[in-house]
Amino acid sequence: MTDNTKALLYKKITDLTEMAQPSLDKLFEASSRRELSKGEIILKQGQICKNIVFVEKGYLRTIIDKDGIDINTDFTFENNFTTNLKSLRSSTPSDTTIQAGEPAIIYEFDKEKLLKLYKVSQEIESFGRKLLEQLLIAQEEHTNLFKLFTPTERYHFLQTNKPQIIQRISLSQISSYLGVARETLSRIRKKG
Amino acid sequence: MTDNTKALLYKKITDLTEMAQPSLDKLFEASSRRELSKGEIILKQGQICKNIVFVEKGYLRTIIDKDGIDINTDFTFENNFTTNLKSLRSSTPSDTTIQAGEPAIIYEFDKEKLLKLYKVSQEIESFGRKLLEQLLIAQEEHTNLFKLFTPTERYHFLQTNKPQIIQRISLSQISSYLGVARETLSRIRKKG
DNA sequence: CACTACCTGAGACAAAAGTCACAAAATGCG
DNA sequence: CGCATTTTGTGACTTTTGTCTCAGGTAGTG
Repeated sequence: MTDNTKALLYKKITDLTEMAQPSLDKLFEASSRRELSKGEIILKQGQICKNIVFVEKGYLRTIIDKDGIDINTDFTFENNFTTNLKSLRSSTPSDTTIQAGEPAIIYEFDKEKLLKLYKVSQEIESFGRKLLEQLLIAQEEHTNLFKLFTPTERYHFLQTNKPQIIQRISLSQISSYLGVARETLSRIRKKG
Repeated sequence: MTDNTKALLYKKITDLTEMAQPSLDKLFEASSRRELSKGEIILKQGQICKNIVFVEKGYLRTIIDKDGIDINTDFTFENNFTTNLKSLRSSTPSDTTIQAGEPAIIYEFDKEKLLKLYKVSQEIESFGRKLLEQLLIAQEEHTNLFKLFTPTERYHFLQTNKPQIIQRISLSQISSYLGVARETLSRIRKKG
């Protein structure tokens, strides 16, 4: 497990929690590398989610089909994890689809393998807990965007706090992520 | 630990994860019971959050001060946990205030004690992880409310999925929770 | 019961956002 | 490069929501 391509993943894990080499090795063994072409789907609405995904390169979009149109609920860039936790946890059909927004390289962590590792290794379960903490904090922040800010303020928030979204995602997709019509976001952008 | 008043808490924990009696005892020892009068504050914006709270009776409201007015970001009813995870985790000033919306009985779990228990007991760390999973799933659902639904639809969602909020929370407070003006929610309610 | 503080309902108007239609620009591909 | 496809910008109009204001209602308190 001295795979150079896992550099980001390695750093992510060790930044999150202290972990001795044997646990690290086990954790890496639960994952498998995968290359995605643009638009490729790794989880389809209705399917049961079976893994947690780390993005090494490119980005993933999480979308919900609402009356035939795609609503972007999340974007996962390099050096971040994503999944559909609800589906993963309870083995129920996913209400989201996850697909590559660009050609991407990801590592998929198999749920069953992870659950076994949680039982065997305290360090790995600790990693799981801390990862969830991080995801939950990000999610809370995102929810509050909608309660505290107007659409214009939300866009400006992205500009200063999530520049990657502005730079790499199309206006149409950002608009559904912000919960406004495409035209509205176009006008917001025009004003500055 | 055969304290009858902890009945809900006991059930909550054992529903979430299997836990042998010694771990349960340790976990209970990390908590302390507290009675709150209506309006009493347990975490103030700017303070550092030091515990996770379980609501045994009554409810808590989580609020953010935005330009001098209170925005309700969350309500925690009986049989649920809450905290400000961001502040708890990184010992930074909380951006939220948590106060009792009714006379309440809560159990506060001390952060430092919990962290120690996590290291000692795999069962307790597992409980922590599963609790976070549950909180994250709820949070995701809540965020999607704003991306997928109009204000009217959001209110109807609460009616069918979170009736407690409709029944126990005032219209003014629900309105900021849904990100709309008080008058708008009043009109929505009027239409049915 | 009377007083206060708070909450809700309602009207009038202003502001913002959504919708529809179409033009312009950018992108991808042979 | 030229063509087709997708994305973005813009205007006109409709609908929704916000803001301001005030009246009526409710709950709690002494």
